[in-house]
Amino acid sequence: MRPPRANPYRDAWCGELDASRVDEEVRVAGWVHRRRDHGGLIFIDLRDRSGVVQLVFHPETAAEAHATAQALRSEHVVSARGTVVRREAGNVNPKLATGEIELSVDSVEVLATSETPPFPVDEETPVDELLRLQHRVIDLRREGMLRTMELRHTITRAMRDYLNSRDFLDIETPILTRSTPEGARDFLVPSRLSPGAWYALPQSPQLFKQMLMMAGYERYYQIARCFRDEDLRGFRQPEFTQLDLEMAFVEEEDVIEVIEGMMARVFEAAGFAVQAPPYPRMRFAEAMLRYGSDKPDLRFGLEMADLGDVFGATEFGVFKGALGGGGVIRGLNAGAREVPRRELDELTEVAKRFGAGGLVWAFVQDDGAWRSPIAKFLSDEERAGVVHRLDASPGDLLLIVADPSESVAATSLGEVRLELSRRFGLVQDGRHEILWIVDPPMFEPADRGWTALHHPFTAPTGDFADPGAMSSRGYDLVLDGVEIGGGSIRINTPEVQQRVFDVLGITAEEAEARFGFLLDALRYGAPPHGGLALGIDRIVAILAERDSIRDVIAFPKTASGSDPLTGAPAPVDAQQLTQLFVRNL
RNA sequence: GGGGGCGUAGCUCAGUUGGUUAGAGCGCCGGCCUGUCACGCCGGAGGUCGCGGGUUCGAGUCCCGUCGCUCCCGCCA
Repeated sequence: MRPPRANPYRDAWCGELDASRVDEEVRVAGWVHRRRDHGGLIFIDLRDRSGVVQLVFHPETAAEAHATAQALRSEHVVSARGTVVRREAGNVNPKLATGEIELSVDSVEVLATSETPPFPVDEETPVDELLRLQHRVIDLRREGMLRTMELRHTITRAMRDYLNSRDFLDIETPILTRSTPEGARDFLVPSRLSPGAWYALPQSPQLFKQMLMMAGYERYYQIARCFRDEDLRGFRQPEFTQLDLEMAFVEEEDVIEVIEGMMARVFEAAGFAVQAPPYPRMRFAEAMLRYGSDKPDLRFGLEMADLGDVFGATEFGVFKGALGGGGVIRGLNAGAREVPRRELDELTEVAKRFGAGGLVWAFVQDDGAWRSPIAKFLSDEERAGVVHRLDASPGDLLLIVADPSESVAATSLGEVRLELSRRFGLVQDGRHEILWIVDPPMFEPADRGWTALHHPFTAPTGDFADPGAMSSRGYDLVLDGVEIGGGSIRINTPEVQQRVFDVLGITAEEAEARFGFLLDALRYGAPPHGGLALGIDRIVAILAERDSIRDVIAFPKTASGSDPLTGAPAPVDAQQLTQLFVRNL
């Protein structure tokens, strides 16, 4: 960092003073981090964005400054002038980056005082998150938050630098736009000039970036705020940030190549060790079969296998019922682990939480017999078949889920797999795994008819006569079991677009009413195009090793969608509502 | 919409089977202290036990309701 020139408050940064500056007279400015008053000598740790330096106040040589220092308290803001002094050998503080030197202060000016902060500006003290958000200004002073915000900037800068160098244009799209009720609930904004009509905040710039491609802008990106009025989670906020990009005259390989090149830069800039491109790709169906997830965590094994054929003729009612209902039986080998009954029950609860009727457990014993509640219902051949399929040895714990729904069986056992990794610490420190999930289904069954797995503008492949068997030209990027981005090649003809709407049960009239502007653009020469959106908050959270994206957003919202800092959302004046033609309940 | 956890001093927490005046550490205030760096020593102040109601001779503790925070399911094309 470069100190400001001819600045009235400082000409050096606290954290950058070192032995090369000894004997120089400098001015520093910042916040009182800590005060150690020895009656005679007073030490002040002064903090600015760059770090901390120790100020020393000598009563004999700088009586006035020393007197001022006596009144300094935590978080007072001061500007101090003094001489950089090398510390004697015994006084060096190896824990401090500037610990070789200190500033012997000649004069100090108090720029602002501070009330006693509600919590200390340090990393040691655990602080309730609500209190942190209420006093976010103080929370943001803490080094961990500062470093995280710096990391966030490092990441977005690397993204921008890379895309700028590859001829992308950064173009802004509207925040006040039209509700196109399809996916998530919209945030709505009433219009004063059009009484009774509403804007919606964008869930993503999807349609606008497609229209930019149709307009011939070829390569677009934007670090875009997106809004979805759904319930929150640790990795979900009502407003969040995506790197949104789109390219014309491309197919899957072109988009993937750009993203891989960019992510390699991001990981390098962040000092994050993940494999170099090209990233592995896994078909959606394979991910569901082997890992029970469309965002598999490959940092550990415990792969699943299908056991349906093993139990093709089973007499065990639960398995028979699942297979008879068109469902599946999936199992995994948890390895040789002593898992007490109580924990097996807890694993069963995990499976049930995700829809499974239960979880079958079995310990393989030395004689090949099973210790399992269902052992007596299975034939020798069935047990041998499972042992063979799961490559099991005596002592191994086998876990099996059967369900009439393939996705329930897969995902519930997949969640058990993740729970096992948490309980047994199966992820090695510092290990990271990134991959693409490709060839996803285009449609999935809904209450009535079909819904689009990704979104209805994704280009489909396959036969419209059998929507359930169609794939889409989509690709998701998965890092350590978290979906960090997704995209697709888009539909670029009105005919195909309408056929997708047909499957979704959207008539031409409805489509015209909702998406007429997009369909219109499609009729005037839309190039083949595709793109992707990356979740910036999630990427930063993973790279910063934070459990919640609240920790990587400067001013986030709580789980109930409120902002304890500003009090938003808050009531407004009756007059404001009147102007907007909105009535309060 | 549903389920779990939490709420006690400025902060982080303890508080037994319902029983005297609700405690600790840190912080804060005062005093002492010239090489500390999470300075040290001595002393002090500081409480609507989230809020409301109930049971009881008596409630931080039990019950009901409510508010807030949090995690999970649903939801999130």
